[in-house]
Amino acid sequence: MPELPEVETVVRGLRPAMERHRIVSVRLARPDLRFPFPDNFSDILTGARITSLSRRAKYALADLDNGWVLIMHLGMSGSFRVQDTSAETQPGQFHHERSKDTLHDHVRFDMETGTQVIYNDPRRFGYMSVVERRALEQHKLFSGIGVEPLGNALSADYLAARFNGKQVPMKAALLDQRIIAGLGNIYVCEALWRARISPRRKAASLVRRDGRPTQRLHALVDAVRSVLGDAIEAGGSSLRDYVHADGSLGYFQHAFSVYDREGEPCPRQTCSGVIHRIVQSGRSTYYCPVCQR
DNA sequence: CGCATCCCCTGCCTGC
DNA sequence: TGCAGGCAGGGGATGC
Repeated sequence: MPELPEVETVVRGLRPAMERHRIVSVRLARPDLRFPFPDNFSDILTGARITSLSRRAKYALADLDNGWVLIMHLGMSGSFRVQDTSAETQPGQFHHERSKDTLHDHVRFDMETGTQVIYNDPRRFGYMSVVERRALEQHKLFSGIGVEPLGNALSADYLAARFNGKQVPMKAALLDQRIIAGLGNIYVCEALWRARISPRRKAASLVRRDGRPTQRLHALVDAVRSVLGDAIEAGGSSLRDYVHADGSLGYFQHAFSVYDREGEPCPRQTCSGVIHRIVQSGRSTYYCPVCQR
């Protein structure tokens, strides 16, 4: 599920349970997710206080008071839920009484408050690690990563420099985390629709011969920002009931304009097109061939 | 180097 | 109702 807006919403949802609180123990149901947990994982986390939770690209980061950072990536199917131990839940519940919902609980953080933060991930494409704060930017996961799409570093000039000469389709260029970090399949489709740009167009075609951005590239930057901003807003507005009755985090309803709407009419008022689905780099792209050129 | 393809894993939906 | 096949919002590894 999670792209940047979902991770941002997860981080906000986890703050009350984790920020400023100490982790008293960590339980791992298995030695790995996508990658093995590092050997020192539990040692670093046990007894540490989380000073702040933040997001970088699609990573959730927990700064610890011992100088380390907990890195969490939710992959395709990762989610968190928060639950109190006081009520019906038994302390040992993590390792037995596995229902359909708890089958893929892989990590449990026990907070000093008595709250449990549980990571569930059926497909196990997510992963966690720990790194010293001062080494974070040099860490393999972050050293080659692109700009934050909602930060000042994303501009038409920046994209013109990165797209210049690129023969890949727009879809692939926007999914490339080395250029912009945090966009995923859904929001790339949505941003291209808003900017009226075909996902099949070559990235370089939005750069002028003198290397300056075209008007359409300016429009694309605006579209990326607005699509993500709207999605975060939708997540935020659902945040008040964001921790559901079962404590689950991470999902909120958001209407998409083209994603998963193959065969439906293009929602643009003045457009008579129909949404098409094509496959690009092995993944579904949805777009309107009439208004996206 | 850039780019395409395959792969990791489980669950869910479709069609036969 | 069972079962095969396709698909899923992540990205890493490999080979050209």
